[in-house]
Amino acid sequence: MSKAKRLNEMIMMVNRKKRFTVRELAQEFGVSNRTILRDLQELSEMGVPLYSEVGPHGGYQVLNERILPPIAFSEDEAISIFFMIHALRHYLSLPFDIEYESIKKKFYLNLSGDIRDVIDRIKDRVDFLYIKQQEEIPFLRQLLDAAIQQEVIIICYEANGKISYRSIQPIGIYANEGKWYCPSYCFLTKDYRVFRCDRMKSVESDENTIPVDLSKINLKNRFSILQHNKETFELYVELTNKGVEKYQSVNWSDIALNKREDGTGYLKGSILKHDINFYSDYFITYGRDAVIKGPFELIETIKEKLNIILKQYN
Amino acid sequence: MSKAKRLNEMIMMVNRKKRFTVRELAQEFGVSNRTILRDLQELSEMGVPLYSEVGPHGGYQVLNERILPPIAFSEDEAISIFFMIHALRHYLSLPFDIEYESIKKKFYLNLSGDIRDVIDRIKDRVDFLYIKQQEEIPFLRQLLDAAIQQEVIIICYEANGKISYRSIQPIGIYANEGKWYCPSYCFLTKDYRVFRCDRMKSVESDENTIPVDLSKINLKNRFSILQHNKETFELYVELTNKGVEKYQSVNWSDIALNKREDGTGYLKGSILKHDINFYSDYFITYGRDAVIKGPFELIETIKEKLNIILKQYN
DNA sequence: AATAAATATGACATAGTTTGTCACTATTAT
DNA sequence: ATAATAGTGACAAACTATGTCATATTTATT
Repeated sequence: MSKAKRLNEMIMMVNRKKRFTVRELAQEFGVSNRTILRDLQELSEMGVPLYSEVGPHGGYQVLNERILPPIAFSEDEAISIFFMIHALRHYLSLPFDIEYESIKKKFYLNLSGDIRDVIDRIKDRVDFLYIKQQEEIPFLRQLLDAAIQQEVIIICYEANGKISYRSIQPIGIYANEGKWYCPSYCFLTKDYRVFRCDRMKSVESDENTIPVDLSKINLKNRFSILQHNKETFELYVELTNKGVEKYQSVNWSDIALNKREDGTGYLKGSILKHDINFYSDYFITYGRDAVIKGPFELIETIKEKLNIILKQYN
Repeated sequence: MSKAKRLNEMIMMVNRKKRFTVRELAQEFGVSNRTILRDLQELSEMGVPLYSEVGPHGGYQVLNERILPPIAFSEDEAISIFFMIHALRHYLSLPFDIEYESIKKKFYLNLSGDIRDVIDRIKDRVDFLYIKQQEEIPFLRQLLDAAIQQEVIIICYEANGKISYRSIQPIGIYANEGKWYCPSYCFLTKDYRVFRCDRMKSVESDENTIPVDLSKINLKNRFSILQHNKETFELYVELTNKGVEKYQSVNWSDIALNKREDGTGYLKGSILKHDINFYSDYFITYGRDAVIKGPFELIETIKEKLNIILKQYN
């Protein structure tokens, strides 16, 4: 095997192993210790963050960093990745421990000069607006880990001014409109609930509660599996052209849009009783572009809300 | 210079030059033609997409692909980039010519096996929800290019059921809530306007109109530069705790939020007369969590809209 | 204090690779 | 036809990589 290939494979191998001795590598590659030592020095010079300890139980270690092998991206692909990283800068918190600026810089600096010029020219001409996240959420990683490992945690949760402690078992986490949510099994209410991560004041691991079996449930399938035997209403909404256009941008899975020839349309589907409040707020934003035909309860809630607002101005 | 280093530099150089002859490279690197030929063959085998043409004016060319040099990312950084690419899959259209799946796959396949395992475990447990884009927009790249090059274009634009042709000079493009917008100087109305890209039916270059000087204006500074001498109103809105929380997620630059000790607050700022419609819709979504104190016109618009909706149900 | 397990470095002969040169072929625009 | 370009093969010379051996250094364990 040529030196170049060996070095390449060595990068992968040390990335994978994280901890190894010179002798191990020498045996695996079938070369002498001396050669491995020389190779490791070259890798160091190439920027692989190696560090070594002498003595028994010593050996080499790779620090946290990983070297990606060279990847062939097209010009547009490289630029897109740069802007994707840039676009997500508004997420103050992510369940990963990263610094946007450092990622962006690394990527930018590794592109060749002329592509950097292209990026510089585009930078002030394209933007992705997002709703800003208001505060940092320190527990995201803990919640994600609990979801992956199927562990139970105790959270201190603040809702409607009341603080409660409850044991929950997270299914996953998701971000929507600048907020992070954590759908979970709640041992207090013995039911599935969605918690807002920014309302959690503390997260501790709960050793005493035995996890329930959620291994088949994840973010994608949780609706179909969990929404049995809950009280639902039949929804029926008439939409104008504008209303149709507006609904298309959300297009929820249990509310079907039916379009007519002339561009108008109507919605049919089932909604949970529990969510009446949400849907009333939502359809108010349609103004005259949505007319609720049913359920009766939804219409009443909307009328009530509108009257309350109107009263503010009389 | 060692062969390995030369090959590395050669990757950069051919990425940058795109087009070159054997002789050029031989001179630049100070080696013989024969060596360069052998090197280029190796680059080919390494995956650099080279192709050559013989004869006068022939030479080598690199196809669209670019080889990134190996980059050191930390484990969390590599995972984050993967999920960033994943998160933006909802953008049906981008001003770049890319295939998400192919980018994602390339990136994924170049990570080492154990990190792929981490991604696989996380994949069903984290999600980013976005408003879906309804349709593909074929003109984004053209609009972006016009903004960069300061060129005038003729668009066929559909608004309120009417179709108009107008010459515009784009300042840039931005995405918001699943839609793309193009703020531009409009030669028809002789004013700055924001166009929705999905309402453009065609985009042609306009050779006859002389561009105006927008070189100092870009997406970030356009508000402060362009909003002189327009008719504005003074806005004053009282907010409940919930209202404060809600406003924080948008926090527009010309409407200031003032918080009180008890968590409530109020908004002060100026709004364009032209935007009354937008703000009335917006503050209706606050329900009882926002009470408009002024301007009078905004209050009247809101009352009117609410009454129209209420009338639908009586 | 001794030992063993590890890294670290230098010198040198040998094995292996890379390079330049030269002679030649093939293709294509002018 | 001619000139400019890529492409191939053979071989000696120049250079690089490797293994071996000797030796130093550090450190956990006994």
